Amino acid sequence: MVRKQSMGRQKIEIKRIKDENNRQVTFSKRRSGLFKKASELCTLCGAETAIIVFSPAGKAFSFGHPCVDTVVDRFLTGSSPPDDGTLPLVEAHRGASVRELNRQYTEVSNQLEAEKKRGEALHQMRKASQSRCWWEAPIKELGLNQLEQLMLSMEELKRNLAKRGDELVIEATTPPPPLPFLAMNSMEVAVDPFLTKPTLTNTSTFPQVYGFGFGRGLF
Amino acid sequence: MVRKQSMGRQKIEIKRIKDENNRQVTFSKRRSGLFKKASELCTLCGAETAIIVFSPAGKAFSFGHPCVDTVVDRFLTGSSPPDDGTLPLVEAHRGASVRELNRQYTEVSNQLEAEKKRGEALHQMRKASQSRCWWEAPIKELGLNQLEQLMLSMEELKRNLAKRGDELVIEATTPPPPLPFLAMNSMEVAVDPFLTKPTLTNTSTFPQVYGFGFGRGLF
DNA sequence: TACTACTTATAAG
DNA sequence: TGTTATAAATAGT
Repeated sequence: MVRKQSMGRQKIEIKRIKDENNRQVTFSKRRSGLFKKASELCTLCGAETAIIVFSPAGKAFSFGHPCVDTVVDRFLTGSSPPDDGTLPLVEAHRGASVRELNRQYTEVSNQLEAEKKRGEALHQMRKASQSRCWWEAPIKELGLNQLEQLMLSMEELKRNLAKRGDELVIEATTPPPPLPFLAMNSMEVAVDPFLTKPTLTNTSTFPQVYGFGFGRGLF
Repeated sequence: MVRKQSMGRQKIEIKRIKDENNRQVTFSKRRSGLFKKASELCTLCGAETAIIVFSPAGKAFSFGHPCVDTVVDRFLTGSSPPDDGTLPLVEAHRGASVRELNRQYTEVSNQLEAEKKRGEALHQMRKASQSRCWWEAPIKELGLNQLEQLMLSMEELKRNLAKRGDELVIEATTPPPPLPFLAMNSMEVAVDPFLTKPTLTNTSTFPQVYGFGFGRGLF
């Protein structure tokens, strides 16, 4: 009588397998079995299934029908209570959906883009505005040419101011005509002495900050 | 000889079960079996597992150890390829991870906040700057008092300009001392009250995406 | 749901 | 990996 080739399948206790090698083998076999069962369940019953398994080593395995993403997303998205309460193993997902999160992200991302643009525009505006207000710049940084121009502009500005002063005095006694001061609007340009390029060779180390000819400040 | 009580288990083809009732019964039985197998796999091998199953009726069932969201999240977060390629049904998740998406959302959200604040600051700055640069306003809109102020400022500015002009002439002949013109810095009027960045107290109120607290799937 | 006879999964080698 | 004996799952009742 030949001795049995194998003890056959032995009953095992469902508890952590101590032997690492045995555990790894069992993991592989049972994972395959699990995925096969899942596959059969899907085929037989038309179910949709996703399985994610992390090996003790931390490696991820997954099964999905039609695919993991689809099922997981549907699960995360769904708001219906999937738990019938009969099985403690069955649990419902009631949290927020990935799709919704995605949507929110896109929305906020777009907003950020817009804000960045706005901020940049304002920033440029400010720079331009600052540059235009050459009088705000430290005078000591100005070169001789610029100073000369500036002086000329100042003189003109002062003349205009004086003129305006006179007009105001007149206004105080007589009602103002509809638009008598249109010519004064030239003052709105804030006469920039550097708009006209200096004829002299400006070889000074004057920073280019004031060199641009910003037409209108902004807007 | 007694007739067999039952035909016993019969082999079945793995294809969709036509009979709806039978399909439902099979679904329940096999789903239980699947979850049990998963449970054993976790216990025996120390694996982490999540299973999501949608019944043909669209009802969701899930198993998870330690819990579904933990495993799913870990899976979605991980960048490693989980697919070993042995099963066509096994698919790797290649989409964005929830955690990463979450993180990005928070980041972008914070940035948006910051940008909004920055934009607002710039906006305020601009308004302030505009009102501060009274010389940019049309002179005809100035009142008498303002004109007087303006005149005074102009005088001072002019004096400064002249001074600077003298200094430049001197500079042209003698090497400039280290910092002789500090007093001139008073002309750097452009004191920007908004240059100090607003401290962003952005404790993001981002909603906790995974709000469900099903403790542990089982065990 | 529970049973039973069978198929299937798998522990051990 | 493949084999075998047995445990476990399950189709049909």
